[in-house]
Parts: sequence; C-alpha cells; structure tokens
Amino acid sequence: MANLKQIAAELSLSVTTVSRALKDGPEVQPSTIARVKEAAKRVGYLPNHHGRALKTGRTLTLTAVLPMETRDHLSDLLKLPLIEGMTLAARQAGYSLSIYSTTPDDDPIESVQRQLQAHSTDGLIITRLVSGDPRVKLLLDKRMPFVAFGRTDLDTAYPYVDVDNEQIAYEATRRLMDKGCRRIALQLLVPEDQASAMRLSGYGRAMAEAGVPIDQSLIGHGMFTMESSAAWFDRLLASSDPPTGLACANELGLLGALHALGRRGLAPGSDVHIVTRDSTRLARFLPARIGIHSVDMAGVGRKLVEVLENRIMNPLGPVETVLMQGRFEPAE
Amino acid sequence: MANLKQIAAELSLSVTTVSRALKDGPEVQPSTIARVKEAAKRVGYLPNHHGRALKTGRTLTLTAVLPMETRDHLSDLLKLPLIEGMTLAARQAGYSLSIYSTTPDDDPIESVQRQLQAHSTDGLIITRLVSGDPRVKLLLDKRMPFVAFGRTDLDTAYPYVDVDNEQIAYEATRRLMDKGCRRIALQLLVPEDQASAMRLSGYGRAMAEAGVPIDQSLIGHGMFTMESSAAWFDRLLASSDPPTGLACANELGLLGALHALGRRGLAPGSDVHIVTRDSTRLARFLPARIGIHSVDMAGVGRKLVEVLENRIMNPLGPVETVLMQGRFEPAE
DNA sequence: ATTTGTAATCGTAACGTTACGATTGCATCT
DNA sequence: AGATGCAATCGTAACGTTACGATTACAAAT
Repeated sequence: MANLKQIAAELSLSVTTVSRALKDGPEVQPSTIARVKEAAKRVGYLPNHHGRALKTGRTLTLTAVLPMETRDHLSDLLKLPLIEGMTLAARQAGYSLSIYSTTPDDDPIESVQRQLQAHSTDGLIITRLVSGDPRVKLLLDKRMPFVAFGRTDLDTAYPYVDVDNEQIAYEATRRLMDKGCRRIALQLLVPEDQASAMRLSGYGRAMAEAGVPIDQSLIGHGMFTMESSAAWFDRLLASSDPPTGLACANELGLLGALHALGRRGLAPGSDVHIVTRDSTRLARFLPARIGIHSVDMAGVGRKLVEVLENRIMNPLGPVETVLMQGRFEPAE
Repeated sequence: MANLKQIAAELSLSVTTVSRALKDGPEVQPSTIARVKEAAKRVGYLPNHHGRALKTGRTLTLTAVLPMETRDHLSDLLKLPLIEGMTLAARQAGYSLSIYSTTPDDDPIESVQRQLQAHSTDGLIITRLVSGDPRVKLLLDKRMPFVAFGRTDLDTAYPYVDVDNEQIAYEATRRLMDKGCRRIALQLLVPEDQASAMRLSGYGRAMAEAGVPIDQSLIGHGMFTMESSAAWFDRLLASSDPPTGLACANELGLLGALHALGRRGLAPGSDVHIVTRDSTRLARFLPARIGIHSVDMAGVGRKLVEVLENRIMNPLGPVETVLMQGRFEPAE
C-alpha cells in the first residue's frame, strides 16, 4: 500500500515535504508540488485515515444514533430518506457516516457515552429527544459537536433541525375545516413527545381561531402502529357522535384508520375527510382520497449534516437551529 | 482523555503491561490484571480506535454500499430492516457499520475502489449485483473481504447471502393455483435482474407442474413504481381475457395493483387473487384480502455481517453462501 | 568578509496502540 | 556457589501522519 514514505523515497524528498506538497503548502516549490502529485497519482496514493486521525484528532467520521423499532419496520419508514440525505451530504463534505442503531432495550445515554469516549467520531447526530434529554447536557459538557433531530424543553441553546409540526398541524386542521369538518380527530404519539405536543398546539390554534371547542375524546395517543390506530379509530367511528375529519400522525396511522373505515364500509373523502403526513410517497398512491402534506426528510438529513459540519468547523460559533416546513399537495 | 499511558503512570506499570492486562494476557499476574481493569473502569478508559487501527491494520469498521432511489423512497423500503440487521449485528461483533450511499449517477465501481484504497474498512457489503459484476472480480483480486447481497452469473465462487426467489415464486404461484387461478400475472423488475430471473423460473416451474402454458402477455417487466404497476395491471384488467391471479414483485407493485383494481371497483380476494411479498408488514394491514409471504430482511442483514465477519477472520476459509427462505402466512 | 534574509527542504517527535525481544527477581537444580 | 528455569514485567520500535523547529544554500546587505 502506497504511503508518504514510499513517495518520498522515490523522489528523494523528505516525508514532510511530500506531505506538504500534497496539500499545496506554500513552503514547497511549485515544480516539486507537481512532481509529488504526479507520483502520488501514479502509485495510487490515498492518505491513511488512521494515521491522520491519530495525529490530528479528527476522524472524518460522523455518527448517527438511530433508534430502531425492531418489531415494526414500517414505523421507521421516514428514516430511509433521512439516512439517504445524511449519508450523501456527509460524503459530499468528505465525511463518512456511521450508523449506530439502538434497540428499545438499549440505554440511550450509554450509546452516547460510548461514542464520546472511543474518539471514533467527529460529531454526533441524535434523534428522538426526550424531555430534559440528558444526552444534550452531556454532549455540551464534553464539548462534543452534535446536532439533534428534534427539540426538547431545555433552557440551554443547542443546535437542532426540526420539522415545524405546529404549523403543519395548524394547516392540516384548517384544511379539514375548509371541507366542512368540525369534529376533527387527531392522532398523536405520546404526550411527552415534543412533536406530538407541537401538533396538538397547532391543532388547538386552528380550532380556537374557528371557535370550535376541543373535545378531548377525539385526541388519540399512542398511535405508533397500524393496529393501535385501527382500534382507536374504530372506537371513534362507533361512538354516538363520530368524527368527520381526521389528521393522521403518519403513514402508519393512516393505514390503520383506512383499515377501520374499510371494515365499516365507509369511504375516505366523503364520509370522513382525512389529512396525513407523507414522507415516503405512500399515501398518494393509495386508492383513497386523502389530503397530503409532505416533509422532505432527505432535506432534513442534509440539513442535519450541514449544521453538524458547521459546528465541527466552528465550535464556538452561533448555535444554528433550523425549522423545516411541510409542503401541502394542492387540494383535491 | 484516558489512555494507556495514564493508567500505566498511575499504577506504576509499563504501558505494555497495561495493554496486555486489558486483554487478559497470560503473561500478566491475575492480581495486576484486576488492578488494571479497576483503574481502566475508574478513569473511563476506552481504547483509541485509530491508534489500534494504525498498529494492527484492522479498522473494526464494515462498510455497506447501498444504492438509493433518490426519487422514490418507498422502493427502498426493505433496506430499513436490512440496515437494522446489519448495524445491530455489526455492533454485537464489535464493529461499527458505515453506510456508503450511492445515487443512480454514481459509478458503482468507483465507490468500491475508493473504499479499497482508503484503508478505512475491514470489509465491504455490496448489493444490487449486475451480470458479471466487475466489483466482485476487483474485490477478490485485491483480497478485500466482502459479501454480496444477491447472486450473479460468475464462474468464480464468492460469498453471498440471497433470498431464494425461485422457491418463493414457486410457492406463490402454487398458492394462487390452489385458489383456482389459471391465468396468473407476474410482476418482475428487469429481465437482467437475477432476482427477477429466479422468480420467473419458479413461476414457470409451478405452471409447468400444473400443465398450464405460459402466456407472455401476463408477465410484466419494469414494476419499479406504483405508477408503472398500476398502469400495467390496468391494461391487463381491460384485456379480453383478464388475469384471475397476480403475484406482486413487492409492496409497491401491490399498492399499484390495488390502485388499478380500486378504480374498476374490483376487490382483491374475490375478483382477483393476489399474493405479495411483504418485508415491512405493510401488506398485512391493508384493508384487502391478500396472500402474504415475508422475508426476514433484518435476518438477511445479520447474516451478511456474519458471513463477512467469518471472511475477515478466515480469509482463506471456505466460501460461505446462504439462501434465505420466505415464510408464508397461513392461508386465509 | 561577515552578517542578515529568504526560500526550500529536512529531521525529529508525537498521536495511542501493539509486537517482540530483553530484563528482572526469585526459586530450584547441579 | 553457580547455573538454570520460570514468571512477571519492561523498553523500544513501529504503524502513517502532521506540527514545529531546525538546517541548508544562496543572494543581498553591511
């Protein structure tokens, strides 16, 4: 394998000069730079990652910590465009991206600890923040560059990229009202989930603007799976005053609700109006009339890497935060 | 940051002894090993990846080269359980897994070249093999440990993990025949695709066994997207002798076909029988009666890492090949 | 003739780890 | 007493890179 020493020997130069020439050091004669570069190309030289990392302390690796739903891969659907965006952006910036999957059994803070101490990464991308997330404090404390996908309730500033769930839920609710819906059901994950809280807030804002009181029985929590969504929506449909509109949490929630509708012989778009988020283009090819808003998850992935890169380059710079907007499909 | 030197200084030992003690070297006194391990735990020592990699030449990193469909993330659906399986298995084996995404514009062989020369990985996982794939030759030639997801037509042996598409297609076709279908439509990707060729072969075997001649007009190619699947199946349904059974290529093909059926007011399970593959648990929650067979993609991912690891540990050992079977849901 | 300045290049050390051969201390054997 | 064997530990070098302070050669200034 070609290394600096070999090139140096071949050209009767020192390793130092070769090293400098390859990065266009101003101390090296232009003609020497040319000779060195020619030789490097000829012998197929590529810098040894680990030699460099050991010396400089920079690894040129970013790590994304991703919790995986080991039982149900569909609920992780939106991770795919996210991974695509992250890996491609990382590559373009000269980094490689390592994925650290965690299962529900893993201790989330331990995974971060491990990354921190192994000196094996230049920066971390963390997701699925919880209230007062200890990882944020830990990473800020240890001065490890990181960026979060999602926000949480901390008084300290930290870099994040998030989806503007409040605005999206607001617009979704408004859209259902435009169809004439007043009894609008809302799917959420868990109350502690920041995204869910934001969605609830946007929903509440739209309802308040229209002067419609909020009926707590229409708010569904725990809509993680198609099963839970189907069961919940089935109960709602069976009630004495069933909803006429539904804002789904994600594609899974949508599929579950469609399941419940289908069993009762009801059709989306006439009996019940539905709006859903669609990060994967799934919803728009279902044989059903559904309102769709999409979030560019690959764009989120690219943005995460971009923010993280800035953080690495300029650790003391301003804390960047990004809110991604959703895009609504034109009304049917 | 804690390193061997610090621990050595603290315990008045040499760096060598500490290093050996941490890996239970037989030359070190048991009591010393205990002292060293205690100190290591206390100061939070974790070995520096790059120091070790530089010295040993092993990086403890595996790289998966994954082509991404940048336009349509749904067609990449099954990659998610694959990624999960790979990353978790890699972690368990002490490796970290790096994802190298490629776009349709990328030169596939260049991506491999780059990985090869940067000394940054211990082994490669390649996917989406093409006929006479040059990457396989290159990697065998350079003695870089690798494993392929999928087979191709090469006369040299190489390690791979693949899904037994022939058998799965055979069983799917048999199942449709059990429902009384004789005109059975089959979705394929491209003729050059090995998986498609295998599926066609299994389909043909089942048809031949039943003495049903194959009607080429029922074989659909290019079923990559929901759109193409919907358009193709719509044409078939409009023909004078429409199919009564359909074997879908994947969840996307299924959704497209359901779209076409829905537009004509036809129902799966009565007018037309459908069997599909479901790697993501999507199909089984659609409001439709569909025959389902699933392939454990997370298992494929784990198997890939396992085979690759064996290859790294024992480069001259026998070439491992694995065929994963599908699992059919009990008949409706 | 000596000093100063400058451009080009060099030598050494260090990052943290491991491999390998050397060294120590001590008990046992001739 | 001296030699031998063994267990435990040590010292040094090396992996490939880069940072930093020399060193050289030569021209220009004193």
